[in-house]
Amino acid sequence: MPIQTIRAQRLYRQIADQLLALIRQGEFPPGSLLPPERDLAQQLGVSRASVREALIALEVVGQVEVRVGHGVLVLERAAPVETSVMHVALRQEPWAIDPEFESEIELDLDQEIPPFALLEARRFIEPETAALAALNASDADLEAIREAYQRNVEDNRHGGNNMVGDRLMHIRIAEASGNAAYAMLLKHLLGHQYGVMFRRLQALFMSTDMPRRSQQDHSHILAAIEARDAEAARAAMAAHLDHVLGVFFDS
Amino acid sequence: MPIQTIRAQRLYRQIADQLLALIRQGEFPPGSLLPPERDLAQQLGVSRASVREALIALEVVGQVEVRVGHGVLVLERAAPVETSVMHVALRQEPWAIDPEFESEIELDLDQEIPPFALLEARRFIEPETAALAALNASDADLEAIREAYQRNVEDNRHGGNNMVGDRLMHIRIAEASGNAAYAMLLKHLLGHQYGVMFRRLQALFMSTDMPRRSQQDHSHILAAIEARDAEAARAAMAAHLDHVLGVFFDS
DNA sequence: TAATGTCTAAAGGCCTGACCATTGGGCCGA
DNA sequence: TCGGCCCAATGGTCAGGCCTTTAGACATTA
Repeated sequence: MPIQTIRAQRLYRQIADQLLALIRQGEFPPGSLLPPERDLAQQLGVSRASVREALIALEVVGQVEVRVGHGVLVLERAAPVETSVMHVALRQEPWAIDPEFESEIELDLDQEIPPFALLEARRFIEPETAALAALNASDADLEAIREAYQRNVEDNRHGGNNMVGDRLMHIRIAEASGNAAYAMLLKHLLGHQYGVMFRRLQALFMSTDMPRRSQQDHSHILAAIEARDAEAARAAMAAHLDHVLGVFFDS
Repeated sequence: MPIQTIRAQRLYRQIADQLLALIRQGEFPPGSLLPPERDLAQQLGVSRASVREALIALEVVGQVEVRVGHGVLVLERAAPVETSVMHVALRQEPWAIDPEFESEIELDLDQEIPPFALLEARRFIEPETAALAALNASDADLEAIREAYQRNVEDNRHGGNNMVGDRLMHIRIAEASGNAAYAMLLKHLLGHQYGVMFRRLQALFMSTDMPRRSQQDHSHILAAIEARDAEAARAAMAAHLDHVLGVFFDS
């Protein structure tokens, strides 16, 4: 077990945390006034200056409002503040917090990802999204999935090879999971799925009966989700992606 | 014209605003140190206490990082459109290859994803990436993960709250999984994790010992990966994210 | 020579005590 | 009743002091 580094917490942080805890556990409900700075200082056994620093921290995050000559008002919930200081906070660039950081992480998201890696990731994630969709899909979600499935059927009937219906269905299922993050991830995975390498592979399987097999799989998935059977949906999606993996990489 | 309410801006805000302006116009570029508190106080004609209050405000919003015995470090913030590679990448729509396709799918990648959804997705994916990393990490990968861990330790030592080391470690682990798709997904998840809502939650709920707990978790994960113990790595990562979820959403 | 230990200036962390400015309620007189 | 005044309470700011940590210069040692 590695030794733990000592972390000398700055006082204002500790005070702010403690006040926050007290507020959250109802000791100082929103709308009420905190004790006077002087009292807080004495009760906490710190100087008034430190208490003030803590209060300013709480004020910046919008947890508290300081009223001169009156007291410190506890606010309902952190509300966006319009001061110039806060503006910066709201406009911040998630990744560009530290200049060193940019150079340390390979940010090129457009690098080509090997088809197998993409499918493997989908094989891991999508059974989960399907199961979640079975549990959480709204009626509108179900309708959207059905519509995508119909599109997929149409595509096949016309011999279309653009995979629009296919991709749409997978994305709709992810959206129906109730977790927006999964939907985003799926979009990225599918978006990357059409790089050069993937298209080359695609040419190979087009001669097979893959599209029909796929459609069959899709119908099973759809049925499981409509039946609200999470485990069946998970299994059906897993089987589907196993089929795809099998066609592409044989083995 | 309505009457102008005259509000004597509190001093720390004026100071913070002025410092912010100076940083913006390149007087104190990111990566540099602000003048010593005592000098600032003298130059601005205010007391050191007020300067300290302003610096704490800037620190809370992540504009600077105070390093004891060293100085006040200016961090990179708010360069919304110009510089960040990541920024551009996030605004691209990977799957917009087919114009027909584009109109049919909700393309808004930049929609804010609820913090809980992001963490939940990470909770599902990252144990897997950790397990894969334990199996597949090259020596170079291991070294990269160790380096990120060290960075995390450093961050904590300085009391920094930018989470750079933390994020770096999670990404490095995903990269070490041997599957580029996972690495890409992690980058997107973490990239989204610092939207407005998340920052707010973080400010409100992150207790002082959270970074420390996190670091402990990280050390366990690192140890498991180094030991090539996939199951231990999976469990350690799961436990870590459970802790994070607990801190943010339990109470 | 290279690692290790020591010293020290500079920087931030925190405290004390004082005084100023604003607020809001109570008192008093017209 | 009502307007004005007073004043205690509370936040705002300042000045100065002492302590701890940091990081580099310097000295020591293997």
